[in-house]
Amino acid sequence: MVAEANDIKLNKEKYEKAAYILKAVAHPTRLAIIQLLDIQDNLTVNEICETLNCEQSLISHHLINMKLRGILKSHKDGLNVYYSLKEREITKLLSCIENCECNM
Amino acid sequence: MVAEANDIKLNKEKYEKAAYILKAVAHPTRLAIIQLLDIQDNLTVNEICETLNCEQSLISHHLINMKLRGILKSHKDGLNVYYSLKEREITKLLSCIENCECNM
DNA sequence: GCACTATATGAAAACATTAACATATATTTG
DNA sequence: CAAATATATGTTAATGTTTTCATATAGTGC
Repeated sequence: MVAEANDIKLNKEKYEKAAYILKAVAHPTRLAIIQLLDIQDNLTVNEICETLNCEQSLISHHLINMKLRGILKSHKDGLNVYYSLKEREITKLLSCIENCECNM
Repeated sequence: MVAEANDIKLNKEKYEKAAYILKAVAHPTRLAIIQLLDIQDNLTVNEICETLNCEQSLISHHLINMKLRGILKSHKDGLNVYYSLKEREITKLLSCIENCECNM
């Protein structure tokens, strides 16, 4: 076994963190939210709900989840809360998957 | 709303497929398997178990799962089954996540 | 064919995520 | 301050994933 392969198990924490972020992205609705915010930054919860045709509290849960994981950020203005991508890098995951010839 | 944003909901199937692949990757052990096979192609189930210090049947479930989703391929030689990456592209997901400043 | 090894399979238990619903909170406006 | 609106929160039910364990299958060498 090469030296590098031995190190794999030592990176346990690294894989746990990466899986934690990937899990936040690995959901159709959350992927749609990410793509939507990539096209049009700074949308309110309602705008996202309407565009994705999805219930408010469900979208809210998804948004808060992604914010917690550092993928999104938000700011409040009056009644509205505007969400946007905190990590634009994250959109590359989608293109990466699209370039992939696995069972898509 | 810009035209593109309207298309988002039409891509439902695209997001479902992408999420399906991302889910297969979003697990610490499966990430470790992918990285291991990136470093050292064509490993037996046992070699993977030993390197990752993980039970045989659990690794087998993970491998079969990833094979099913087109991420891995395998060939049998005698008693051994050798697994390798079918989609090297998939390793880019990890580097993508690593470049990301989200809560890793 | 028997013992051995490597891998796969199946089912159940343990655990985690998602969706749905009801309701709370905060802000604005009249 | 009451009504209306936007968003968040909490709880539960439904669903899905992961782990474990027991066992099956398939190949090798005697």
